[in-house]
Amino acid sequence: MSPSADDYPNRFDFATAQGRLFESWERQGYFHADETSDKPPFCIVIPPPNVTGALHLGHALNNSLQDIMIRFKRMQGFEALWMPGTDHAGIATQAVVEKRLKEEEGKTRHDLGREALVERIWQWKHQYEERILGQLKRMGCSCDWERTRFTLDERCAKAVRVTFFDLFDKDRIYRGKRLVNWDTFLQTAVSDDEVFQETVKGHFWHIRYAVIDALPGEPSHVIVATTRPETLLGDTAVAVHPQPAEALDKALTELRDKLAKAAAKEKPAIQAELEALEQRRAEMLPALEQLAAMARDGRMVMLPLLERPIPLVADEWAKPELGSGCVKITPAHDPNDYEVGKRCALPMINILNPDGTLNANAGPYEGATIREARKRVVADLESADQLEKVEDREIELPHSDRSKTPIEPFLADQWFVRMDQLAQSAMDAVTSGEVSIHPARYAKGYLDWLREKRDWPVSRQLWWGHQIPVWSRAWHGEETSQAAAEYQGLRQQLQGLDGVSLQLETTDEGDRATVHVCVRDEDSPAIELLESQDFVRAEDVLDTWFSSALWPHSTLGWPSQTPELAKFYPTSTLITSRDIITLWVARMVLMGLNNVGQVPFRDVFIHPKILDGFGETMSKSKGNGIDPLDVIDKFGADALRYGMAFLTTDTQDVRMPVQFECPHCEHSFDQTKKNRELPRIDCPKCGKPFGTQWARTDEDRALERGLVLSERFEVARNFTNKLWNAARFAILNLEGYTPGKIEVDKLPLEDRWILSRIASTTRSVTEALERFEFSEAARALYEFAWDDFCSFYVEILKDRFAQPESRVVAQRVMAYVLDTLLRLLHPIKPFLTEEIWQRLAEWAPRRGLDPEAAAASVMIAAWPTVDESLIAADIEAQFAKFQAALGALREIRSVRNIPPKADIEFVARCDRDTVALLQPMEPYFASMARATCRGWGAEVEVPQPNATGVLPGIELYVDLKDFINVDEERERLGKERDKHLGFIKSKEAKLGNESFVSRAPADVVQRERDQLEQLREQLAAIDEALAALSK
RNA sequence: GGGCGCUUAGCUCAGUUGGCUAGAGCGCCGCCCUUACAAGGCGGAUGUCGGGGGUUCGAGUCCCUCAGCGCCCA
Repeated sequence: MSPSADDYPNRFDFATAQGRLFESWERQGYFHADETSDKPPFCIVIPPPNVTGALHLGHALNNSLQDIMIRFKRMQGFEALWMPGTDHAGIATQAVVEKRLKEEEGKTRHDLGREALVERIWQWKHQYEERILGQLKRMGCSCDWERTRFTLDERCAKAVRVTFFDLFDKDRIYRGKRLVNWDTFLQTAVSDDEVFQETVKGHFWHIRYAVIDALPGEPSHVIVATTRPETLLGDTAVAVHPQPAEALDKALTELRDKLAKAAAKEKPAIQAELEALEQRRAEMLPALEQLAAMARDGRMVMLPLLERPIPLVADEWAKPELGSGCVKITPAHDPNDYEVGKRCALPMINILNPDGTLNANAGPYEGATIREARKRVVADLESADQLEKVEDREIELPHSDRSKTPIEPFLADQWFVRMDQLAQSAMDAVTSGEVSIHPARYAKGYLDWLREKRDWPVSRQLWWGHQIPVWSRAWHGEETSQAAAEYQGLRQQLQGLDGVSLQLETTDEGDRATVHVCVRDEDSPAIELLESQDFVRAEDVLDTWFSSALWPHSTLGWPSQTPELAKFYPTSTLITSRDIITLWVARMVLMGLNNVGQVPFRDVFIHPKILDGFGETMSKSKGNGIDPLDVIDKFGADALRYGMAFLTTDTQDVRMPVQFECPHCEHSFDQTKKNRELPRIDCPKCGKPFGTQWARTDEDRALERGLVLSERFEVARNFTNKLWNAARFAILNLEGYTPGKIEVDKLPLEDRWILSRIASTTRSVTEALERFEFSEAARALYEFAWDDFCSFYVEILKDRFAQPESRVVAQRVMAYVLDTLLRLLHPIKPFLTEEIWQRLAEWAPRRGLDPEAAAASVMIAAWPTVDESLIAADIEAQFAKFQAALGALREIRSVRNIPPKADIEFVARCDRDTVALLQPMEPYFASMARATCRGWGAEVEVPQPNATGVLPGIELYVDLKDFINVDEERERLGKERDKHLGFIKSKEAKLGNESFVSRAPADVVQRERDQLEQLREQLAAIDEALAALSK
């Protein structure tokens, strides 16, 4: 039997191969890592994707790189574990489910209740988890699917509870007041990174506050300005600057400096600003000084509407260079005012209910929404004649990213993790080198962030997440003093119970005391005891990052001392994107150190971000996002992966212009900022309409969807196909293959060359992957496979296979090279390489320099090692001469318009060594350039007329008697002459420079001299050829 | 305001410790359906390496400065 082209289509059918091969890997158990293995461990934990939605191209990049690394290490002989899973993503997931509930059923979460809502979210989770894991599998990800985890599953929940308890017990968790970003729609605090700023049109209200018992010469009132007049209900002071003169002078000095440094076009504006400020100083300073004195004197002003006396305080937050110089202070509803409130020991009056309506502290405004309250406050101020004026103004207003509603700063009880020691441990891990971050520049941001050691607010007012395991009871007012006794009593009762820890929290004002009891185990008898004594469990859940921070050890079974944990912790490498270095990476390090006593991983690789053609981040909401499944459908998973590896350089983010593809005619055209927002698009080529992700109407939805793609994957798809066809050629020529030892010394030049090239490619690919240089690895493989293997070696083999005496050895070398190439490519292109591997095994099951049986799958084959003895610079230099000569002949053919099917004859003038080198290549000059050599050596007879190709050490004369055109040849040689003259001139200038010759290293100078001599010889040959033409 | 990147061919990007005439893919031009591959082959054109200054025998590469773009932090 012989290999048949019928079984071998000339395009790689990735669509059918992918599913089949993935299933076979799964069936063989190749994905599973054995914790009892003797092999050294290599472990990656997946950055768990949010179950909020499907994976996008950023995930495709992230996971391609992880799979490349894990397959590489698996082949290198490590027990390789890639731990998969997903993240419950607390607020994000709850928000999408709540939004849908509202849209589809018009209900809020309170209509459903906690249990029912959580049940709904679980359903959502199941649906998206399946989708996400399916996407990963279609990409070819070789995760250990049996171990798939979820941050909210039982094992992770246990880890979370044990961790929380441990930190609570060590007094590293406490409850305290904090001004949070309150989302009044979702009724939860959101973190700073879930807030975006948006400029909206608003007003600036100037309000008069009467001075109480103003002395003669003192103002009767002060004026404060605000964009949020309703907050005055929570005002507890008015602030003025303690030293207005100094502050103004400082501002003036800064402006003068700025003016001196400013560019000419900016000067007038600064000058005007400066003059205004100088005038202000002259006119207002005495009044400001007086106010500062009044504040020092403890004077009071009257809060309008509520008629509450509040103090005038001196604080630097009041800016004498702005407005009236006075500012109202609402500590419970403004971050800056909160700081002032702490500095000046002011009461903090919360006027808001969690739902955004005003509470009892707002007096007559209780129950009103913020909007209504603002209207009424303004109207009441107006009728009381306490409104000085109103200005229009643009305001930077924080909005919740989740609900898109304005954020209200809100003073609330929150649980915090004390960061001082934990942060320090995470800093030490990186500065000591125990954890290395690549590229190294990202370590700076990590360290800067940790250095601030800001306590971590971990509670979220949500229902979806790990509920905080703390039961509390508070004593208020006169009962407050009982709390200490109750605390002691409870401590007695709980004594002897394991996993119970108590804290007593008292307020500064002494008007409230709370006993908190943290219970570690879900089934602890303490819970019943506590609840019988009116202790109530905290409703809040933990920040999602709290559970993700445990991911590297919780997934391995911690707190149980499992064999997995022993084998694979610390894990090896974490691959993630830069936006979560602080939120996630830093927290994993400190939690790993706290819980296990060891860092969670040794290396962190930060990969680039993918932007669209306009430099904007891709997102579904902009319409410029690419679905990895579209790419897989169109180009194949291998192309997706190769494309991702190819663009992963460590210097910068990557732009990827986005195209639409018409589903009717496959015409593709650029996505623009305009057309990416359309629900339907008419194809500019065939004119037929197609739908987009925005299709909403029934009519639009009925249209076929257009794919959203990037042509940047075409390179990768073409490369895949090129390899497929090279392998196709190789395998179709394996008839009669017999395994046998390859004696390298006896091989012809081309075999020695390809062996040298594959050996050095093995070295570069291995080194590149070890250093996370994915692009470099992809590039080295591309260049070897396409430029060396396909363009030269395969072409040469065509002749070798045709000759019975050279066929056997050629087959063996080819089988070896293809085998090695498949292994090197496998991590990046798993499907293609496996498909070819299986086919190669049918005809060449034993192969290699010293043949042995090939592995059953390339996935478990050994990673090639570098055979240094095969790397031969002299062989490569010799082969390069052949390539140059071949190139010169091809160029002459092309430039002189010699018909492609016409044979040509030439002579080569060169020394004896070069003859020995090139003469054996005669068949390849014939097969690759249709050129026959009629003479070799120093004494050849040059045909006339001819076309001359001049190379270092070789002159080629192509017989042109059948293709005569003297003028064309003269013109061509004239250009060559000019080029050589240019080079010679620059070399002469360089070597004529005395300081170059004396100061540059000797080998550099010698190289220049050699090249100059070479160029002069070539010029002489060109001149000779020109002279012959003139005869 | 502080920090980190980036600016190289029409487009997207490489370019090690400074050292041959600055590269690749796509696109473009010419020829070719040559039995692995037209998703291909052969050949070709294309650059003030963002501007300016400096260090050096020598700068895309190192330093300073200006301009523009992006991200992060406040």
